[in-house]
Amino acid sequence: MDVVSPELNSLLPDEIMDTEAIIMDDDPPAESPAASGQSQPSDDSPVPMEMDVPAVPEIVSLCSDAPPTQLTQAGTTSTPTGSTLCSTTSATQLLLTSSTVSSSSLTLRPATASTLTSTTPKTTSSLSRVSLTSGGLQKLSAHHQIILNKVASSPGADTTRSQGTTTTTPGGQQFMVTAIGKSGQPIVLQLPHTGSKSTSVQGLGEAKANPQHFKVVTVSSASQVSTLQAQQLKTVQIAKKTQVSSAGPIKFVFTKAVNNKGLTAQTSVSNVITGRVLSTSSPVTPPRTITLSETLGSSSKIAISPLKSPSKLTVVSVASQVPNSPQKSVSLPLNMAHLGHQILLQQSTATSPAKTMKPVQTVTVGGVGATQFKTIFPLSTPSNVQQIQVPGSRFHYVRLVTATTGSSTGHAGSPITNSSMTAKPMVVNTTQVRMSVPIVPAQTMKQVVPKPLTSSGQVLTTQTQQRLIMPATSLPQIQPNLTNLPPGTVLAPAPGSGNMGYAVLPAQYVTQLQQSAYVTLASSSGFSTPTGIQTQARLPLNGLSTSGAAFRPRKPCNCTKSQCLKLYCDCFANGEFCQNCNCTNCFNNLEHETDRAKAIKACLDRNPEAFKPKIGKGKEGESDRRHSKGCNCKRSGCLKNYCECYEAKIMCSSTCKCVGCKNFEESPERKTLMHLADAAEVRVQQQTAAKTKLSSQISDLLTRTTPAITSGGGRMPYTFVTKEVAEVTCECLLEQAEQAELNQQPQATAERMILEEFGRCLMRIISSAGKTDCPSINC
DNA sequence: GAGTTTGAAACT
DNA sequence: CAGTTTCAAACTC
Repeated sequence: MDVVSPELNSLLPDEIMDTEAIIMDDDPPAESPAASGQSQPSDDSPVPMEMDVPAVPEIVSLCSDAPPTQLTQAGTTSTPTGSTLCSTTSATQLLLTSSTVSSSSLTLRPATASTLTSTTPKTTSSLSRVSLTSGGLQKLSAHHQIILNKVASSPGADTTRSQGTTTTTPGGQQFMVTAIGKSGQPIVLQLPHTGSKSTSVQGLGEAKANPQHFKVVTVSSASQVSTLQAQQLKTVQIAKKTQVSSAGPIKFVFTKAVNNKGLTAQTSVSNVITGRVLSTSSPVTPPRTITLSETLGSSSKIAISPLKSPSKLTVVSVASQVPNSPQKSVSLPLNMAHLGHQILLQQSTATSPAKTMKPVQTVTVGGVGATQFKTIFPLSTPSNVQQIQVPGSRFHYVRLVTATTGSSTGHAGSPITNSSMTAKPMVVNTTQVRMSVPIVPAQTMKQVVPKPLTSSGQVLTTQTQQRLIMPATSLPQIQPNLTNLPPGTVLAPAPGSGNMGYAVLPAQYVTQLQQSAYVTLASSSGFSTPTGIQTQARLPLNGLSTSGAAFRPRKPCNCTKSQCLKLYCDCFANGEFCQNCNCTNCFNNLEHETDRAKAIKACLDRNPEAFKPKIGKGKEGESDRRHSKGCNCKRSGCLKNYCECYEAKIMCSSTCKCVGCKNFEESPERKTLMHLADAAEVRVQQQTAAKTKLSSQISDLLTRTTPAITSGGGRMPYTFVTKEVAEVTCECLLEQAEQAELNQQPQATAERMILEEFGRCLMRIISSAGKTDCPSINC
């Protein structure tokens, strides 16, 4: 049977289909042609993903009774104590990619078909503009396609509730229910199953376990349904082999513990959605519970965690349940971006780059192959990126808003109704997703550690000073490095990397792109238009976006031998392209994206922290800012800019290995230097002020004397007051004085006579200035 | 502006 | 991991 109806297919990105294909390894060819075109190698070797051990005790709890579950995300295996990974007949792979800030809870409870119960997943809160809130759970039967919609809360809509509807098709057929809706208006989408093509359909009693596919698709809905601007799809795909021995309903509980720290209004610690019990085809299957716990805490990172970065991607591979496990309860911490989004831009349609794209978040569970994790937020139109200026924040934000056109997607305008729910039919793509991406001013990274911004729930930043441009090599290749991506990193087509490449652009570059009102998204499917950005993006001046130049200056580099592909180059190290630099043989640009990607990868291979900010927060009780590695100065005494600590205006710490360090709090040399520096700064300021004032005065003077200059045929006024003129004038004045004296005039009268004569003299001078070069004055 | 110094990055 | 080399910025003249 068709796993996905044509309508839904149009909604699903290629990656989903690809994942599907991977999951159904033993299944007939994937029904989606797009899947075949995917370049995502499913058998990639485990990708080293940066993972932080979740603070939550239990992490993964998906067990399968099948053969080894391939956990492609190696990091995910580092589950905390208590987590269990079990292999089942079919590896269940859970790939949870979330860039949402929101807290979300999902509950999946497969139950026996007969006992299908309707549950209303409750989303207690959604913390972010793009929230994972709610999901209606749906389906389950033996071979089961589940489409779960999550409702993304629009900004301000912190609490979103959607009701999912569980519909069971007769005979345990594939079942899809998608709840789409905005806050308070859950929309359930039910996809008709064609019933025959499903590769996952297998006899329940087969010795070989049947993979169950639970596809959860979340379509976020904007608060404004009428204006379809964006869509967000979340797909959870769970491939699970049905255990013959297993009896009873299988309960999936997706629990997302939300760490609202740093977020706005939401303060709930955890949001748990009570999942509905979905019946499986096997009535005898004992109830099983798989709980996926999603923790947004800072400590629970699984992937893409650039140093408390607002952007995180979570990839989790989870195996299916262990057979005969009466009750398995597992918590899977999902590292959702607690403050922001990792954004990968991708063409939604391989063949039509200009086609409107939908932001998609993919959550995949199941599959034998390597985990294909993707968080894709395709941008389609030039207006996708909106610059956001946050008062008081030094960050640069980009709001990604996908504009959806009615004709862009096949599902557009196709109302999807819920057969069993009261949800209103709603156009799927009346969704709006807004994502705020903080852009870190690279120049200030060394100087100041930005404080977390907790303004509105819409825009959140961390103190992360991530800076990186990721390579344009194949996505799997760079996946391990995605953990170091700076906030707002965007995948874009790599002009020089062929059609398979991604060019991960620094967020600031996105801003640059938006200046030119053009963003081209690459697709891993190989149909990208490699020259999109390159040819159309108007790059602003070096490191200066046209709008952010004022607060984001950066010095041009002067690299000569490094091709600007080494960390020697500040541009490269800051994750920026060289623009208006003085470098020679520069490869730090889109034209050499392939080389650049390799260089980035090499850097990250050498040091995974290479692109992370060196100046970060110190330990408890220590200074807020400290050098992560510490300096290694020998001769400078750490009192020159050679020293990175000094350059960053921070004290050397215990991590430093410097010799003869004088860069400590009580250092007299340092104090003297600081005083001198302060004094010098004051002098500079004074001089600047004086120059400004003088310049202003001169300008004013020139303005006022302009008539005199012009009247004199270009001669300055003083040139008319020659010595002779002065003498004559004086004689005239003396003559008046004598006259007054002779006439015995009072002193006041004498003074008045003299002044009047002086006035006449001046008038004569002025009048004669315009007539002759040598004015004559006669009393 | 040329040359020197310096320390991080890269390399072995 | 330590020693060496390379590199570009900082600094000096």
